[in-house]
Amino acid sequence: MEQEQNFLTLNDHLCFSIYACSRAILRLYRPYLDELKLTYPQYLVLVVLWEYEQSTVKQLGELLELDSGTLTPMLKRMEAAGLLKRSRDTKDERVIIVKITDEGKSLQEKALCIPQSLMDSTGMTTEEVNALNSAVKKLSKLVNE
Amino acid sequence: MEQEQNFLTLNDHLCFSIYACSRAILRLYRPYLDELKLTYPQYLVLVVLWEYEQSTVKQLGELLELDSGTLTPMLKRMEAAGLLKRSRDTKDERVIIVKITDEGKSLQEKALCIPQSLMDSTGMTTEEVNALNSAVKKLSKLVNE
DNA sequence: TAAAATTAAGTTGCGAACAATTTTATTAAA
DNA sequence: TTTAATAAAATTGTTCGCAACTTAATTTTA
Repeated sequence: MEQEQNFLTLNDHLCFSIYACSRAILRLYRPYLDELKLTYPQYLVLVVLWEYEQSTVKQLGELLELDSGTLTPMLKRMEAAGLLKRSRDTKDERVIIVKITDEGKSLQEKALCIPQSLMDSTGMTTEEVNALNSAVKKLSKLVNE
Repeated sequence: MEQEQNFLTLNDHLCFSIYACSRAILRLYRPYLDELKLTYPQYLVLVVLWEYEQSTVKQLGELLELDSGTLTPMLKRMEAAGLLKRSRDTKDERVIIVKITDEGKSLQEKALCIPQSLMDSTGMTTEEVNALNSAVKKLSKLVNE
């Protein structure tokens, strides 16, 4: 008896939908990010720092699911741009404390248009966005074991 | 009267959920992709070529939403790995025809485990996967105008 | 048909993303 | 307390992803 292969086409691939959607949102955000001279992952670092004021490389890595190989050079660029300050924790010299500057804080209001552009572009209600957000988070959680 | 700011935290950001989920799926796929000596976007190129046998750089770009700046070097690496052949279209010398090799075809069955790993890891039914796939595609479509 | 516009790939340059490794600091164990 | 193990960042190297630009071929239009 023949084995049914069930090869998936590109459009059957949930992974591709998510990967393409992520990049589509970045394209939508780009003009707003350009205006603020930010990249998308830099914007995410600021979202964390607007909430917590300061953090460590390790904590940023846990929140954003990025490692020091990605964060270290990015944080150096953001420091050079005046958005944050990096300093050693005197209690534990292995740790780098990342603290937002006034200049970094000043971008928070200007950045409101970024997530708003996604709402505007999709016309989704807050409830619809939250429902999809929950579904995607649930998937992530399962994938992360 | 005060203006309510409603700054979003990281977890409220649908864009972040999708971006993080996309990378979580890549982490899940990595061991299977490593086994086949493929990167994720290379796998996607093969998914297209398994379906269509051959394509052009332009068509691959439309299907995968990638530009020639990404595709040209990637396709050259895949050609060097023996997975596909690149040749000029004699009818229009601007066009590059990308055709899968027998070696590239031989990976199709071995790659079945890749999308399967996502099903296994999430325990989602085909119906649940399809529903989420549709929701994400709908979002992408809206974002792409 | 000659010039202008358009199109398809390719090139260059930069910033992620991440694996693998190294460096330095702290903690645990012998 | 010296050594071993662990931990946090940093470094190195490869591959995307994409903006901006270039090259070469084709099509349009003047």
